[in-house]
Amino acid sequence: MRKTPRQARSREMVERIVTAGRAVLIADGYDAFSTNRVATVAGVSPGSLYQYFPDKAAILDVVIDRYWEEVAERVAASLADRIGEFGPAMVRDTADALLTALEADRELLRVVAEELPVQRSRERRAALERRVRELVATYLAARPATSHRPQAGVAAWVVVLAVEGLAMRWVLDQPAFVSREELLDEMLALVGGYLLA
Amino acid sequence: MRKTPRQARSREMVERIVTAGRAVLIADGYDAFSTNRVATVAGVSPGSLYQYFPDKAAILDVVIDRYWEEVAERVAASLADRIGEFGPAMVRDTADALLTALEADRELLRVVAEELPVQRSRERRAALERRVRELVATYLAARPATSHRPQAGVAAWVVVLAVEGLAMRWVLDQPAFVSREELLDEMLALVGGYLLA
DNA sequence: TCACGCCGCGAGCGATTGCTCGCTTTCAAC
DNA sequence: GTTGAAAGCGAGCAATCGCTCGCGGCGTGA
Repeated sequence: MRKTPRQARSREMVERIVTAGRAVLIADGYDAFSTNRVATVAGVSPGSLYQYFPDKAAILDVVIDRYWEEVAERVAASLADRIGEFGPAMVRDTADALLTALEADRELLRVVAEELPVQRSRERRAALERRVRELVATYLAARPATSHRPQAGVAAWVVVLAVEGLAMRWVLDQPAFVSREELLDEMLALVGGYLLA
Repeated sequence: MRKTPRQARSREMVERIVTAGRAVLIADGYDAFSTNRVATVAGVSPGSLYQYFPDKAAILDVVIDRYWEEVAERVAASLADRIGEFGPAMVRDTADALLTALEADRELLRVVAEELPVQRSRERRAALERRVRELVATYLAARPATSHRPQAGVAAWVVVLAVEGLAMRWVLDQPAFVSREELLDEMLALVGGYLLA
């Protein structure tokens, strides 16, 4: 950030710019994400925009950061709530939380996952994965009975990646032959079968 | 294609352009993928380039199509060879073939998977997935003993997605805590445990 | 109320990019 | 050898985009 907004109106302006950035991404895709367009949609002049954002990427960063932060928050909260629980119910609930979080902003997920030059988005998403992976790894290490896999870290990597991949693709592609409940059943079978194999 | 090259030299030129496009993508990333740059690297004038390619995207399409076609060819071939076989060995061999195919051009995979506005790439990758998924589905349907999952189509979707996701991420991220052999073991446990859960 | 600093404006600069067009060179059929 | 088509060239057009800068309006403390 080039300058911190001090008065109320400038704080609102920064907010409007971020919202407009998100709107442009959803409505017209990344190609249309030009600084002038974002400024127009925000009802703001390009000059004003550049008083608070050093460059175009900075706007994008805020939009992306907010998105993944929201998803991470929901999943981590659900996982943390159930860290004392045991077995299949916990897996199902967490997967459900992830699905819900991804479904909440499907249009933005589409742009973020399929259209963006994802350097920045990757970092954020990797952070989310690491966060969840560590929770899963400590959980597995603490309860050997839940897993026959020798290395908790590796098992956590596999589980998180598989579940995340399935969730994202299901939300984005909406395959007609798998309902939401079926998907959760399949995830449960996948994770359970793997850990106890 | 705007015009079909008739003489040998023009066919060579088209070839040089595609090769240059791939080289630019790998060396400098998608941002540097400008028509003038590709033409320069190919040792060709922009005008010549536009005699055979209608626009910039067309060059990119050929590069991407060739890449996924190569991967699909290898995996499908390996799978088709082992369609008569049975059980774990087949899974392992196919996953191995996928890994090898992805490793063969890791730099291009990185650009294609992480940096490209992937509309076109997605279609191609989806085609590869569909191809493999159908092979897996018919295999599962024909041999009920290998799977306790009630719906072969759903099971194929889950298996292909999970294995592909793990393979891509492993090749791209090269996580230090999972060796290639370990990865194949984990994939086997994942698929085997799921199908027989 | 005055004055200073925060705020906001928007025309437009400088650079880049995708692509064209008029021209020359090379090839192949007769 | 002649000729017409195919191939190739490259300066540069038109448009876009990220970003700046000089100027005026507004809020706030004294």
